[in-house]
Amino acid sequence: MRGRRIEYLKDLNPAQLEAVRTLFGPVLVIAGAGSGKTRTLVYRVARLVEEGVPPERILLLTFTRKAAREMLRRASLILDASCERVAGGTFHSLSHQMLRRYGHLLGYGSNFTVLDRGDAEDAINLLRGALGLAEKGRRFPKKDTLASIFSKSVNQGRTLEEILEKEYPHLLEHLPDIQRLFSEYQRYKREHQLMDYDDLLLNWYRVLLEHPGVRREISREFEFIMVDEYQDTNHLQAEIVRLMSEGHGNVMVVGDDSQSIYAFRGANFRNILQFPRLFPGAKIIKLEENYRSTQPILDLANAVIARAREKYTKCLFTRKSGGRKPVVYRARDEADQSRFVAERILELREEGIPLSEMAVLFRAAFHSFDLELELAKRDIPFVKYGGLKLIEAAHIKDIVAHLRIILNPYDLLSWHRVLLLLEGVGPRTAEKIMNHLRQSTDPVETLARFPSRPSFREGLEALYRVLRDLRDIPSVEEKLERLYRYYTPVLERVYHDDYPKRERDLESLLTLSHKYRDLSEFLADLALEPPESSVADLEPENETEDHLVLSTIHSAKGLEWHTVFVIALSEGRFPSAYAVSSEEELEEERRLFYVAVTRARENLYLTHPVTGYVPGEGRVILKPSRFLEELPSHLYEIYREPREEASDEEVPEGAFRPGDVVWHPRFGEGEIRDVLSQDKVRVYFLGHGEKTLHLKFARLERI
DNA sequence: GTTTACGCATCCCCG
DNA sequence: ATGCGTAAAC
Repeated sequence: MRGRRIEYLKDLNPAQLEAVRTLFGPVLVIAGAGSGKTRTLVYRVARLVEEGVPPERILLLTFTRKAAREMLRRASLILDASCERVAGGTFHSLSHQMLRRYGHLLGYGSNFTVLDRGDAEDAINLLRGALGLAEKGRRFPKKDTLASIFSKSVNQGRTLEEILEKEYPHLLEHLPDIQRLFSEYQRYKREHQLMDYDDLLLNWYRVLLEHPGVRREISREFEFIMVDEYQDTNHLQAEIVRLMSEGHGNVMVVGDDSQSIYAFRGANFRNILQFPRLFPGAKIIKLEENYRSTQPILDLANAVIARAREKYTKCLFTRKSGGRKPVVYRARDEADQSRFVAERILELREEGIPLSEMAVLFRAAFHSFDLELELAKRDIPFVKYGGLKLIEAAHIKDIVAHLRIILNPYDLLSWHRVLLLLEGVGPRTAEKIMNHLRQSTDPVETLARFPSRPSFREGLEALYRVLRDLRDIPSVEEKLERLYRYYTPVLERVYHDDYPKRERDLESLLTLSHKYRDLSEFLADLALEPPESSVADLEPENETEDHLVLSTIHSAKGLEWHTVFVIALSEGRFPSAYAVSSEEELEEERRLFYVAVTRARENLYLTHPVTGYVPGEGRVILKPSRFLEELPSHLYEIYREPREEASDEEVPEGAFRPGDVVWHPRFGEGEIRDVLSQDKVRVYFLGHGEKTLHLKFARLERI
């Protein structure tokens, strides 16, 4: 018996209701930003359970595991706790789980190691050197480029040649070597029981494809499949869904093509449009009513996406009336931008808006560096999402490498890392040692018998002792404590400049390990669900404190706040300088901007600094983002400082003000620094420095 | 022959 | 702040 009845009619609009009530067959839900997409999924989970479907027969695939947990928590609030038993996670975590169960069908043991992006790059780099492709003067692509090429090839199901032709034509001359390196990389991973993120998807797909029996089992295990954020899935993931649901076809996917922002990772928003072809007879439901933002914010959002080259389907509307127009602020520089944001935040807090209802969003993690200093200075607490992860820090990778060896003693990648930490051991010696290890039946024991030179004998013996001990310690936490006793002196020697800071990260890792009883689970989670690097994020006492959110736009997907600031809206920052070469990339930047502005419920601030530092070029003039320039001016208002407003009337119409960007026939682009008198201004020009100009003579134009 | 120290460029988004 | 290439030191 259920505690309460769900009032579907009261809680849902007709389109949402239809999605919730359609339980069988394939369904595509096109859900605009803020249209109650999550609500719809939550109610549908509850509905299925209410109808008597056992929760563990339902599979909810989301973009992050946190999102899945949150949805299931909400479902359990409207129905009952059994909803928590629904299977939920990301494609990668599901594939990982399934490969632990079925990987033997492809010749994998159950203790394979999951490589994160950094590990994959390290492996590629190692092989790149081994194949003699690293010699200088060859201009062979670097490991991160290679990793991207390989990953796209796997995720999009296209050959390396196709990827190179389309996206890296300048590397086509290296095609044979890249192909050789790729197959070498695949062989290496298989030989050492390693899987990177792409292998997780690819291998699970292969199991499904090659084993009809597994497909039948899976279709029985998961009778209903739901996929959130479908616009950010790729071809391989779509195929996985198709094969998993072959026995029943009960698949609901939810997405918004306008919010597709992961093409750089191989996602393809056309997946949404191809869904009806992949799943014949699919019902299509559109959610177009927005419950989140005020009309002025929606008007701006609609204007942003109206300029998209390929757009489908929907136009958002709201019944919310009133609301302030979005505000644009042109800052003199980053410091001015930070000051502006901090001041508005303090004002809003005075008005009673909690900090947790405000967020600052940006394109790239480093765009908020200056703001972070300003917030710290003013004692405004914040949490930052996106950017460097704990797991990406060198010292954390060191620890993880030791633990991986315990689990998979043939993980030579980890051995390499661990051996290089020994004093007196460099690449050559490490390689010699590894040659012994790879032929051994028990690499750890072999280590004890390696004929070491006196220079590193002691280190090698200490390493042997710690690895031997670690194997016998059952608890994850105690393993870490033993390992730290060994590693702390190493840390102090290798990172002598800043080891105290790094020691705090080790503490965080220890805290994280508390909830794990199984080492392999702990390591897999570290790779599949990397925790944020911020120490504050991990400390329980900070969880209750009211704090502001700083986030990359990618990490802000699916979230909303009362007030949103989008900063660094300058050309080269947003759109990113890396993304302006092709129209497709630019379109993705535009969708990213759309995602950013649709996070706001009541207030939206858009700021752009007119000068900034560019590495290698120093301080330069930054043009406002084309996404701002394209906006019809009636959709926003320009922010004016109150004191400037007072002096406004004395300044003649069209007069220059500090911060104006101008054009001079000889000096080019410049920025007004000071208005000295009615016809005399001081201007900073790129490459020419500061000049004082008489307006009677100089032909300055505002740009 | 190897390791290590140091200076230099580079730095977007992510499971 | 990390990752590289080169030069000095063991």
